[in-house]
Amino acid sequence: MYSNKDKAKEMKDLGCFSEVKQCPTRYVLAVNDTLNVISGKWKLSIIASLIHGKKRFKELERSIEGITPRMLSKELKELEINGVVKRLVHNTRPVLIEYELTESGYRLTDVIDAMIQWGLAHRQAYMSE
Amino acid sequence: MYSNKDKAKEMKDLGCFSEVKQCPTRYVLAVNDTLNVISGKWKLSIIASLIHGKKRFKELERSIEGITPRMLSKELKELEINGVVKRLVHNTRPVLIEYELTESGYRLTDVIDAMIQWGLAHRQAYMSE
DNA sequence: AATATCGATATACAAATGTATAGCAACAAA
DNA sequence: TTTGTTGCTATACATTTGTATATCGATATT
Repeated sequence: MYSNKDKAKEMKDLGCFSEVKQCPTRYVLAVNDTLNVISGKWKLSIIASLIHGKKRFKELERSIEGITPRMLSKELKELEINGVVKRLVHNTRPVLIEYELTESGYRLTDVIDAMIQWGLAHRQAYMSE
Repeated sequence: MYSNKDKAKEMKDLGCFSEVKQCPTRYVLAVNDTLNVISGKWKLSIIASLIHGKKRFKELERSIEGITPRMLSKELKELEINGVVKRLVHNTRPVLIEYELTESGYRLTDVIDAMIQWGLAHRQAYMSE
């Protein structure tokens, strides 16, 4: 399937991950940051739900099937702390609260797209074994 | 920082994630596959350690600081089941066992590179708030 | 014959993560 | 005035994930 020579050849063309030995800590920290941000049962669902625009708490709760308010609250808080989601408190009566992706949050689509691509290719490879 | 118009404009240029409403299940499954494969405290360390070639159990154990044989065994098993790692049993006396990334496993570098890029950019954005 | 290495597994426990269910203060609508 | 919505929080529990430590059979080394 794959010779060791092919692998060695390919390594040269890979991105920065292959250089992990040259510049470890910065990259390892970066990967872990990303993994921490998207790990959690509901994180990606929340991000996906906010991709198309601001949403209120109850809107999110309704749009994400099966989530409990406790988990929604908890995950939103983590996403906010991690700088992926912004919590907007409107100065109205009663107060209206909206959640929105930050610029960084939007950029996560790059990671998610890579994950989709890998996932699709892997399913094919995996199934046709 | 970001207007809604800018966002709308950008959405058109995004990858498939932005089309999640058009083709949900396939993509959602693909993302979850990927997340499941890389989630776990030691998975990425193991993959990183195997990127430069085959390794034996004890070699991995030594190269990954802090891992216990139990976790190494468990995570390797999961990676194997998920088609990311191959377990090679050599027909020698005594048996020599090596672990190696599959083709899919190697391709994970695309995802990991995206994670590194996002992580680095996010650190910058996050710090300079 | 005693000791070490390989490739793990067994048992017990601790911590993190997620679920289920109920409730609550502030307002608004009927 | 009762009923409903919003945006949560509290409590209790179950499940998953990870740690610590010891051990084991097969083989090699001294």
